[in-house]
Amino acid sequence: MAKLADIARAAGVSSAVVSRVINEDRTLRVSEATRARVQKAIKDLDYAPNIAAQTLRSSKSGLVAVILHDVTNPVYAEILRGAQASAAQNGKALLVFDSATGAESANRLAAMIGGGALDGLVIQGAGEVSDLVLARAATRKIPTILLQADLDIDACLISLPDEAAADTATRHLLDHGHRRIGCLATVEGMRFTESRLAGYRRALGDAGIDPRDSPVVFSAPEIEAGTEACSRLLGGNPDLTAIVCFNVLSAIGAMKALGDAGRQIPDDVSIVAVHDVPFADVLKAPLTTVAMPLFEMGQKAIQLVSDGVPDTQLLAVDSPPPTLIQRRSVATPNR
Amino acid sequence: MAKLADIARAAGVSSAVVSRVINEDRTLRVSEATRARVQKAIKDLDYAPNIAAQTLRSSKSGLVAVILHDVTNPVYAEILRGAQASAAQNGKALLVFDSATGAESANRLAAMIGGGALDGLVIQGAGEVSDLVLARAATRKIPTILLQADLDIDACLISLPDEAAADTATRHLLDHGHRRIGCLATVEGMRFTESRLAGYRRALGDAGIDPRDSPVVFSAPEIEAGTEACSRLLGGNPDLTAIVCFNVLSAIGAMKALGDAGRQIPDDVSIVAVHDVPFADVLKAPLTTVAMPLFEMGQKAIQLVSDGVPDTQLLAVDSPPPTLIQRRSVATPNR
DNA sequence: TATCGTTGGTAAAGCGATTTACCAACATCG
DNA sequence: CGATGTTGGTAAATCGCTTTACCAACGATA
Repeated sequence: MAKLADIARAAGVSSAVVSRVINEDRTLRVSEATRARVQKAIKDLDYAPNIAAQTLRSSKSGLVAVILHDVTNPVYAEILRGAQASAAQNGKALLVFDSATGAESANRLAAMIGGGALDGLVIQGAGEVSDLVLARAATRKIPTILLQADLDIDACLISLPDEAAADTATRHLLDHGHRRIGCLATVEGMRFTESRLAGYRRALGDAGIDPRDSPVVFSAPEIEAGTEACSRLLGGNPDLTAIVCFNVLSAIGAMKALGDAGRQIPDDVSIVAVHDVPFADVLKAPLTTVAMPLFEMGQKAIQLVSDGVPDTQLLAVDSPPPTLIQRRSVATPNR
Repeated sequence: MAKLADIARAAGVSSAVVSRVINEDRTLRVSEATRARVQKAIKDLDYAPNIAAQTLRSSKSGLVAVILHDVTNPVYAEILRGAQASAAQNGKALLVFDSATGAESANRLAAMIGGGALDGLVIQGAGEVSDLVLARAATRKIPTILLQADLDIDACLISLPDEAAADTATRHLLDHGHRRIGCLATVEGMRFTESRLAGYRRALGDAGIDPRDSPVVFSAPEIEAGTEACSRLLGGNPDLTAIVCFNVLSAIGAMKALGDAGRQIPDDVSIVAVHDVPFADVLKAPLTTVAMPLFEMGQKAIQLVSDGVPDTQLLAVDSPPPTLIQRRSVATPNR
């Protein structure tokens, strides 16, 4: 394949000039005439700079790794979409890793980080990220962004309007007259879980309900886990008339559990879930959700690694704000 | 960061020896004593080879780009999961591009291909891939695998057991006594659409039904497109008692259309869809599907670019075979 | 006229790993 | 004893691009 030196020869200039033309270094001088000659040579020979050489020289690879808990999960996929969009604009490409894939994958990633192949690292997921990866990222000072995953490392954390979302969801149920509202939360101890819990409790408190009387169970953001957790919730509290789910997937799992228990949605139990999905209105009970700025979170993450991670350790993506999307999983309680 | 020369110095050997130790070149001679010294130095300095330098030298980057039509689509995401698994085992990392993301993204990809940064290219999607990308991949002789996307280029194409899947789906409806079975197909003219159509028609023919009497409409594999196409299908053929959908997402769209038209599933109209999704049984009507080896297709694709693309132009992933998953979207026709 | 700034360009030193060619030292063998 | 391998190791040339340092030519300025 044609290399820079070939272009230089074809255009009758030195390679330095070609480099300047390519990188559009406007501060450095190259006459219009030669610039045109060089550009013609580039076109003629279908030249493209060797990425490895550029990376070696500049220590900028244009690569950002994104670690997702599970690509198949539509909620996370939406984050990825946002990241894609932003990456395209910033001239970056995205390396995608599934944190569930296992050790080989983690080793490969660690090798890339150690080998200076990454301009940044975006981590989403609840914490099953290889220590080697984290350690390497820290020592090599790779700009790292955490998406909700509050790992205990020194990196910038982007959060969603978690409290507001849970508040909105809970308040919606309250407005329909519900008083016995259970909570199907996300993983216990995580920062965003705590925030949502705070929103849930605030809404309850404002309605004059003692949050301590309202049951909470925790669940991984997956369908099966949601089913299991919801059974637990129902088992201990058969008189609930409504459930706030902190994740759509666990809400979907909850729908199964409710079905198995012979409870109708929304007639027997109402449900509101955080995060929207495209197929929400074709579910067994068209699901009322609170949409979150996931796309924007993905965008922001790439933006940050591109522009340089700020000193601020905690950042929030709160636009657009969490918005309630009413479908038909909420009704007035009949008990 | 530590580089190879640093290790060499620390271990008191030349850099060539270090390189041999790292690459475990068993044919070349290095005494156990020095090998140990070198390995200790590597550990002590937390050394990792610079990827860019390796790539520059060897012209092997360990990177494979995967172009998906839309990451958010759970069907494609499943392919990605398979690719991930295989990539991890073959020491490769995956660059993921959304073909819907636009021109900047395509240009970036083209630059990477031209710049020798890719060991392979896997393309899924119906054809909206930049010509520049395709042209570059061809001239640079990048191993390219097509996943159903039958672009008109010289590359290896992997297909699914399309005919069998459509046959299975159709036969299931036939077995329940349906005779007026419409088809909500995928994009017209694509090879895999034709194969599925062949399966659909074969099953019909075997049951003594003239396929020409059975209506077919085409649709992109997306929810909205499915809704629109299904309305068309219904509009022209109000007496249909069942529909075979060539894609779950269009099937979900169809469920909306059916709902809007006041038809109950499965009481008024039965549905079977190709491809399974995790939330199929919590849909308005628990959806009977034919699961396809999508994960395996993703795996195979990476396997092929790793091991070298075979001369064979057409490959099929047919294990596990398409399997019918019965839920409750199919009933005996009542008319 | 001597000096200075500007314009347009060149040569060459890296970036870090791999690999080829080469070389001591030492054992083996006829 | 001289030829012939084998073992364990070194030096240096790449891979292709960027960037620093340097230079010639030319007009402007004092």
